[in-house]
Amino acid sequence: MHDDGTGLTPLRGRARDAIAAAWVRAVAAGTLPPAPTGTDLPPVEVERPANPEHGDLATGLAMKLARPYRMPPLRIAEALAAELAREAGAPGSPIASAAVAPPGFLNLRLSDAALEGLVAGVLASPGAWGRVAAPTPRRVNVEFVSANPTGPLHIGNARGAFVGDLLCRVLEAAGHEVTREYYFNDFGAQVRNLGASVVAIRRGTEIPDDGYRGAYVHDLAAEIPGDVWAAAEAAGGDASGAVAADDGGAGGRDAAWLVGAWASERVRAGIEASLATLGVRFDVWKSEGSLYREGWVERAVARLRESGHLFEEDGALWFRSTDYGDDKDRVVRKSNGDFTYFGSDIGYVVEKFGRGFDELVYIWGADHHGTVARLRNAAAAMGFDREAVQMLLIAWVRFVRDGVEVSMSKRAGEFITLDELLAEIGVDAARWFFAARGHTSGIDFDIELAKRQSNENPVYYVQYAHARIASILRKARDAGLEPAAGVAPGSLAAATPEGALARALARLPEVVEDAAAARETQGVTAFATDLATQFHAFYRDARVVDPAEPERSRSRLALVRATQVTLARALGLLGISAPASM
RNA sequence: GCGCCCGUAGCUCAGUGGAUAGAGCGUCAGGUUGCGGACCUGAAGGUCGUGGGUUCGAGUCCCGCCGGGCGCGCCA
Repeated sequence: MHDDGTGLTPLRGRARDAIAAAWVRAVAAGTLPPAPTGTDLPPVEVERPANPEHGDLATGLAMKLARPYRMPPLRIAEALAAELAREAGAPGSPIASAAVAPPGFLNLRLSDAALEGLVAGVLASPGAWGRVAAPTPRRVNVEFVSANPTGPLHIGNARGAFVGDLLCRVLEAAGHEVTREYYFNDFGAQVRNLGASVVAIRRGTEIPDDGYRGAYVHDLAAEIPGDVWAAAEAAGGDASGAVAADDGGAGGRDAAWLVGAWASERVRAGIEASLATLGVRFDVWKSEGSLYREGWVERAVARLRESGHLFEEDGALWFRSTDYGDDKDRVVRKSNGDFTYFGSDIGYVVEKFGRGFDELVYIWGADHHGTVARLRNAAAAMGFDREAVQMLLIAWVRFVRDGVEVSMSKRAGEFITLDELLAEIGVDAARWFFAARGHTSGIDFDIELAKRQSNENPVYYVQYAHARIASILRKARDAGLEPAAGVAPGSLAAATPEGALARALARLPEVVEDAAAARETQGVTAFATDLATQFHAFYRDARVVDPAEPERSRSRLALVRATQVTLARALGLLGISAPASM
């Protein structure tokens, strides 16, 4: 990674390159020995020291080289520092100085020119700031939510929706091509079950024991279009009795089936609308039925058979998942001829890779962890790269209202819908809440507490900084002052308010890289909070709009404007609005 | 029983093997005649569940134990 001339190249990457080059030169100069053969050498890693006195960037490379080189780490660090010092200050070098510190750290200072160039780059191309070029761009399919359309989304679905969308935004910013995908069951027993419930209500008969009961089911019953109902009545069928548990959707097209098909599509459209209010939109809505109609399941079965990992037993068709370390084999097609969910899933894998994706990401609830191994194993058995099939298991949110757990059951009709949650706490606060937490930790979400504390959500702190900057820029314009194209040379010294703010905002691309690599977004919220804090501190210490000092004002306005752009980009990564006033 | 995840400040949670473990909220004490007080400064508050191990270095990696969640169907 060398500077591309826009000024937007991540400084951390440039520093990494400079250290790697210094290493090569030190070997050439003889101050470091050639790499020992047969030893794995550590990669060059650069971090931001927690203590600013240690510099802007640091590497522990010398300590990691001590063993293979059989040299004291301080001596290695000194050899690297000497090479870095040789080119420090040269045009184009991001490094101003390098210092060693026990037990072997190599601490770096960024050059003024690199920081100044970066601020100018942000102002010149704000739309490109925060987008990084992936070393190997990938086409990624991210499948998430995928709740069956048998009822409205409830707040238990919220976390997956937000985590999935956040991941997509981060992957896109990191240079990957992302498709957002929603997979839904459109013909199985549950859809039929929904239909039976709606039919029962319409007829005034009793709802089946395992039917659906929420208010929305009654709404559906009242809204059945005339032609659908006429067809259902003509088809007949006993919809009041229990649906055969293992019917698997293979039953006839009776009233329950016909009404269920209509109702589930109606519910699906409602889900799509709810997700849109969250700022979550999907590129592809994929129905399970289409995987069969288009032959993908049969193709998957054929691939497994060719690879020799399929067998028949007790009249069923099995995938020998134990060949890949699973603890048991898995049924693909039941003895009654119906495929299992697993059968649909492997067909879907073939279909997705057929569309040219490099990676398939699944965002599942934690209760699905038992199905991870079998699907990855099947992908491997079908000749795909097991590593290209990845599952993110989202830990449960335990919803609580004033200390009492709120149960979520679609069939019992007991749940808080997503729409209700958002009406209570707002999309921006909800997005921040989930973005700031790792997806593997369980969360207690007290709705009353969230309502009470929504004004104290850090999201408003960040938005406030953005709005405050907008106000400053308005005030400056009224005073006849516009931001300069960049900051004044020499104005970003480390110990100054300007220097601290510039160093904070410069991290954005690194934050994007790290978030995409880790598939986590907490780094983005932490970054946004830190940048807002740095801005408020700067605002306290440095007067921005001062008609008596127009040049200094224009320089500071440039830095403030770059900060605003960075805050807006970070909020955009989170799908959160960046208001000009609030 | 086996498998996966979790255990960090009073609460909710961060913490790519690095230097003195952080943030928000809560508690306590302060600050603005200069551009938005939804702001700022400071204080108190921690055996990182526990015991070993690896490492120059462990909240982070490995093993055991304790506690909690989830899963272990020809269900969906």
